[in-house]
Amino acid sequence: MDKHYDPKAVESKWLERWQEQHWFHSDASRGGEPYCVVIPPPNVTAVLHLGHALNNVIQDILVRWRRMQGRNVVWMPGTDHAGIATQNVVEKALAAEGKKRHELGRDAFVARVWKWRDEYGQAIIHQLKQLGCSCDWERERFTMDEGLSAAVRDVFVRLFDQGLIYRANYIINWCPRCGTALSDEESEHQDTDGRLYHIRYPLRKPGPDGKSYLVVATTRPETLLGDVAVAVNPKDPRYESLEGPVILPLLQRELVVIRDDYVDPAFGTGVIKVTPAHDPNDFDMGRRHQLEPVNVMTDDARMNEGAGPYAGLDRFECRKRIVADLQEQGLIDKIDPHRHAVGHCYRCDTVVEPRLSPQWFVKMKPLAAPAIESVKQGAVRFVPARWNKVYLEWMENIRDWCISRQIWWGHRIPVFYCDACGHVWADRGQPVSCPKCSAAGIRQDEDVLDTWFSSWLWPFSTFGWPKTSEDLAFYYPTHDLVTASEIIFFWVARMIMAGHAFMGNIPFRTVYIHGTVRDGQGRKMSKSLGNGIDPLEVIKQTSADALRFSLMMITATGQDVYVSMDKFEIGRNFGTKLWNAARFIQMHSEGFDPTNPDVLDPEGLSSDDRHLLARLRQAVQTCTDNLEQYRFNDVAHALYEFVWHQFCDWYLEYAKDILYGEDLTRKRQVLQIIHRVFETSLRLLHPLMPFLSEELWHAMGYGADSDTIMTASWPVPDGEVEMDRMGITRAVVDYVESKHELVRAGRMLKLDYGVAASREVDYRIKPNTSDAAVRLLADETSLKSALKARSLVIDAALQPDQAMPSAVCGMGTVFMPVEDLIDVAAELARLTGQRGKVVSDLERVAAKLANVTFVSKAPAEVVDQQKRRQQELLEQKEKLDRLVETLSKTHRTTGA
RNA sequence: GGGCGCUUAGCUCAGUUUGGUCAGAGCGCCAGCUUUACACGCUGGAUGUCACAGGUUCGAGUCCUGUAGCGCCCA
Repeated sequence: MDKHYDPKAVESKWLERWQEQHWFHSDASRGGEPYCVVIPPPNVTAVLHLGHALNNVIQDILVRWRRMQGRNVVWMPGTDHAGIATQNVVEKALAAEGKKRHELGRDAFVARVWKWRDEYGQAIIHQLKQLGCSCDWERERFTMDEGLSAAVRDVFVRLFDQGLIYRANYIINWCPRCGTALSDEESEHQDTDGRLYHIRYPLRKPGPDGKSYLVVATTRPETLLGDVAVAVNPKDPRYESLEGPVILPLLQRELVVIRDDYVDPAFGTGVIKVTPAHDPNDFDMGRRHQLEPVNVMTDDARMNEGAGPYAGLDRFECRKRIVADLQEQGLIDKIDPHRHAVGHCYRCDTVVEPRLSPQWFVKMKPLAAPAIESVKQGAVRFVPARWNKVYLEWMENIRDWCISRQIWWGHRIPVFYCDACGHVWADRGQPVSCPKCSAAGIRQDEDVLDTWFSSWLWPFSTFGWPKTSEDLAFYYPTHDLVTASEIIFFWVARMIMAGHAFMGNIPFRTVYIHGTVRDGQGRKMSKSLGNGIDPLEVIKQTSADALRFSLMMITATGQDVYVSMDKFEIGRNFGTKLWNAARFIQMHSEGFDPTNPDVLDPEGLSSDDRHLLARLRQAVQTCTDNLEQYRFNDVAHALYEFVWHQFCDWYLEYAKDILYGEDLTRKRQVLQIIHRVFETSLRLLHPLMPFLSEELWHAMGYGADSDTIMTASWPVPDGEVEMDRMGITRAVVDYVESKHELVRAGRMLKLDYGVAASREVDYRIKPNTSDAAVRLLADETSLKSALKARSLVIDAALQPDQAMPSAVCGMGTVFMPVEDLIDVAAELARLTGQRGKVVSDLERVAAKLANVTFVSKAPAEVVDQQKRRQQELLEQKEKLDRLVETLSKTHRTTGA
């Protein structure tokens, strides 16, 4: 093995080999227990960022883990056409060439978008592969490929024929820049500093307060041109006797007065203008009162002919003019600053304009009912569980889904109109004549469908639905869906509905919601801020394994994660550590066959051997438990702690003497343990660090060339019988932990007394119990090494006659006689400090035990525990007292 | 306006489900090490009225109520 790890070479090697061997591929014919994940298809708008990396690494961890458990695994990959977003980026690219899409025409433009999608689709797939994602690449899908398009048409026709899709002239969110309708979810509310204009609307007859006008408060004065009424709350006593008509300023139109519960008497003056064509609430009110809407805007948010003298003005320009004109006429009462939520296009951030227009909708209530039930009953569950509530809240207040978009990139709505007889129908194919009157003059709807209308079918359309297949039957419902919270309404909820509606079953069992990746200052990564980190750049600078492991180390379940470039050093360093450990092991393994299945002979196992094996067992258990609970950072931490600290820091250091020594039997035994532990560790690490684990697994000779760690079995903790056989007990583990404490204390003595760590000194240990004495004596040699001791005396009857540096530990006291160096005053201060801690602990325990209610009410177990603790502390205190006493005598003698 | 999350060591965060050796990790910092796998390393170390105020309890980062600040979602 090279002295330095070269991840680039290693990662590209395995990438190639894994794919060559089709190890990511599976199908139903292989049988067994299925495990299926569908990828949240990335948009083909751009390359992937770190958020995608997090999302896909989590999926890959689950997928690799389940594959090692022997499940029949398919991870379905693919990309999403992202209608508005992709159309936008291509339009921008065209703009850079000075072209507009209408100049190109629909077909040429769509062809251009396909080119874009081919390029970015490939780049995305390349990125996923570089990350090590073990997707079943042979199944790659795209939301607009033939099969998925057929699924979309099929679903549309079904819902249309069931009457669940309808066309209506309705107020929707309109993006004037994109020139299309948006669903409610695509309009993002942002708090904006605006103004509340108080405008005087003249009255024919004097109002209840004797004034000749009403004051109407609005944030959007330009829409008054479309007013058809003013409204007050029917219970508002101030306006009980109010009678119309009211005169609309500027246009002098007569407006009726309506009374509606929607009006909040506390808002403004309690009178609001009603503009059904330009406000969703007003639209509802207008319908309740049979008012005819007046549309005063065009589709690019300019004023139309209905706006009279203002026609042709941009909406914001118009607002200024209207306010100026009103002011001139003395009709502005006041203008207050006002903070309110304003809808913005989620793709281009333009202020959304509520617009009355004919659109296609899906009736959601009937679809929602079974989807609500499945989450309530736990058939589908969110992790972390708090998202269940978010989902249910939205589902229970669900509104109809506006699915038509006035763009070109997407699935064209399969609705046809007959010019001859006026027949309107939905069709799976491309009809040439009207099925009703046979006329040839038919035309297809110009609009396309919301992108999510194809994404919501993803868990089954990707398996060829509406065609039936063995694979679909085998892998559906899928198992885990991994995504971010932003997309619960857009996608997750709709998939659950679609699953019920079209497959008669849930689409997946568990939805794992992870956090958002942010930069070091907690800002969302965005192109405009330029704070994004390209995963490929991270891979270039460290490695894919480092990227994966680091992300898992720093990402708590379901929490947002702050990432900066230096965070990836965690994984890089850990990878290097593993590499070097492997080199070290290999260096000592000459002539040793690591694949030799010799059962480990328990005869002669040391405490350290047993302790390590116990910790390994614990690591296996912890990793498995945490994977089951989607607690990936706990998995990463457990592995880091076990491999680095338990295995490398303690055990390999301990093993050095034996490996460099002459006792070949013992050496063989230690090597067996090392390889057993290292091999198991690599398997545990594989889901997180697929490349390095595979490389080392082969480099160490754990598998044949034709093998892969990918399908090596996931470790299972040793059973009780095996533990007994090897003499692994709680007592051994506790002993080694205490021994470590003792070693640390001994090393600290050197440091505290300025003795170079490399200098060999004499140590003496006085164990507390005879059991400890026996165990420590058995470990004398390794203790000497660990302490770098010239000599070591272990004696329970030890009675130091002279003062010397010492430390009191749980298992005993360690002394360091250093004749020439002792600074009695310093040692006294140190011991007094240590004693202080013990005394304060003791006081706390004593206070507890002195509390009658504690002793009577707390469980006996807890009380016993406190008593034992008190006993321990008392013993420590006595020892410290004696040491201080001895020292003080010396102090007096030497000091005099 | 409604809902949710967060507030623990200089920084980033675990720990709160099931109250009692839980006060932790990584990074950073300090001291000392070219110790024969690794300086992307080794050996040690320091640092916290667990946001604030009440309450429940023998006992509260941990449960309850309220307050403040930050963030997100929905109107």
